[in-house]
Amino acid sequence: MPADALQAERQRSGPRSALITKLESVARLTQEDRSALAALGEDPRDMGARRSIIREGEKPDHVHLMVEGWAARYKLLADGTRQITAFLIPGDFCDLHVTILGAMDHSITTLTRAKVAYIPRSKMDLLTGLPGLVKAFWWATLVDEAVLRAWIVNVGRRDAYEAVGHLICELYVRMKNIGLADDHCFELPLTQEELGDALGLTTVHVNRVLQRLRAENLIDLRRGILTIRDYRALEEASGFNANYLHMDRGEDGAASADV
Amino acid sequence: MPADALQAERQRSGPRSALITKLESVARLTQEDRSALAALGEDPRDMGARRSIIREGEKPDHVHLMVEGWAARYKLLADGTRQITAFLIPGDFCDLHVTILGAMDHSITTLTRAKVAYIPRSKMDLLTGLPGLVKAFWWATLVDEAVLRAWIVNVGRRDAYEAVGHLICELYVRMKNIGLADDHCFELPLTQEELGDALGLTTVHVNRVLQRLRAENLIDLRRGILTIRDYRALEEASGFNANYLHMDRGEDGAASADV
DNA sequence: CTCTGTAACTAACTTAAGTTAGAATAATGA
DNA sequence: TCATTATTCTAACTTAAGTTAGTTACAGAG
Repeated sequence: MPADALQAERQRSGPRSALITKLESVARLTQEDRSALAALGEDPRDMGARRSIIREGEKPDHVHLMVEGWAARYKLLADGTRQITAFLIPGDFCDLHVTILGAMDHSITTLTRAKVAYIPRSKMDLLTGLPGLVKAFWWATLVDEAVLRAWIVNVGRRDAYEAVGHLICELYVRMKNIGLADDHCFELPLTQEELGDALGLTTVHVNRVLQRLRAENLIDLRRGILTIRDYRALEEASGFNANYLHMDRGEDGAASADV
Repeated sequence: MPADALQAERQRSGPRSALITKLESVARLTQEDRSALAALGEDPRDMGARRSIIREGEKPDHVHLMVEGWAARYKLLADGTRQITAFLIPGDFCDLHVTILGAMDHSITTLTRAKVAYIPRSKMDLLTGLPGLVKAFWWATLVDEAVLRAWIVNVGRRDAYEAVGHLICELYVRMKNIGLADDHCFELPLTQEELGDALGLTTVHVNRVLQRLRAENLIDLRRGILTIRDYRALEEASGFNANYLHMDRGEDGAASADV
């Protein structure tokens, strides 16, 4: 875990793409891997907040990569309610490998202004020649799956207070992992309605819970800036354990992400 | 969709493994693919009900394949409650590709007596030479992911009545797809407690809901045999749509699984 | 600097689902 | 076969979260 070295390298080469930072934390990439990844994020499309990236039923022939900003994966029910099943932040693929399935079974929308790379399938296919990347993409897919499982636990078995705390911990760790959080502070541009749609709660109840988290001095959330006042306590209160994010190299004795 | 031909072939070659049946429904497999798959399921281990297949924290070097019986993927919370995040039926891999991640972040247990194949990693690696299988395994992984998303919607945004109905529809379609359901009837060896752990409900409430589904003549459930009395109505009542199971070949105009 | 729309916040009341506790039925095993 | 244990089913009561209907506070547009 050569944190200093990483830091130094980052300063030398300028801000690294979130995707590279994310995959680098878990896989050893060659220079070739890195430049291939950098190429993926080139020429992202600028999008406004709340714009559709893909809709249920479509058959995209592009892969979408979040370069900047936030997006959400969601399903709409017949009665108009929405369930968000994932928050996408920089470095996340929206739909890696969708083309294997037929049509999209859910939709994706930006939440904030965002930069999204539209990568033609052909360009993705070229990467199959880089075994390091193939493995790294598998890793990303499996972590996405693990996050979905944790989400189910959150919604199914935790009360609202725990669930909100847990989600905040997860987002913090993920943001930190791509260099977008420091000192327990990061941009959280989600409305209370969006948080509710993610956790199966109403805005009213999300508000109650946030008030309580503030009153207990666990968090501070103002104008989209979230600060975790007492990370240990929040982790404890929400039963959070970062193991499912698998942010280590899977080697024995590997250092885990320090929070 | 040459249903008759399939039927005929099945009679000729005896009962096909659930895995082959499942993948065949969605990918075109060569004879070589098929015999490689058949080899995976050879020599399964006989297991009793409620036996651990893998536990959280372990680093398995085998891939587990369900050959017969039911299993569940679950997470245990600090207060002892359990959230089931998947039901595994014949033809399902328990942990395809786990070795890419480090340790397991959840546990898997049999629910009934079962036959589980323990496939050494080396044997799995040999399959990378068969592109048809690689793609079929990707398909299976992506469908697992889609099932997780549907599960979140179920727990987050549907009430108990809808959620139970939805789960029943899903299990029916999956069982039918591997040839273990006919005429809207299949073995459902889950206790009400297990159903509750899957949907984030108490046994008391699961019981109430099942009573209602029976009273409305939507289902019949006795001694682990479930019959869907009115599939259309159940689908309607629970907002079920099988699209997320992606049981077609992804080609235009492909027939979807008829229910 | 005011207008306007979105988001945050409150309060009072309702309800779906949880809790506790126990009876009635199956299974299972000695 | 009986005893034991697991599972299903009920009833009475409690509570976390939903609903409805607002008010307040911003932030951005003009």
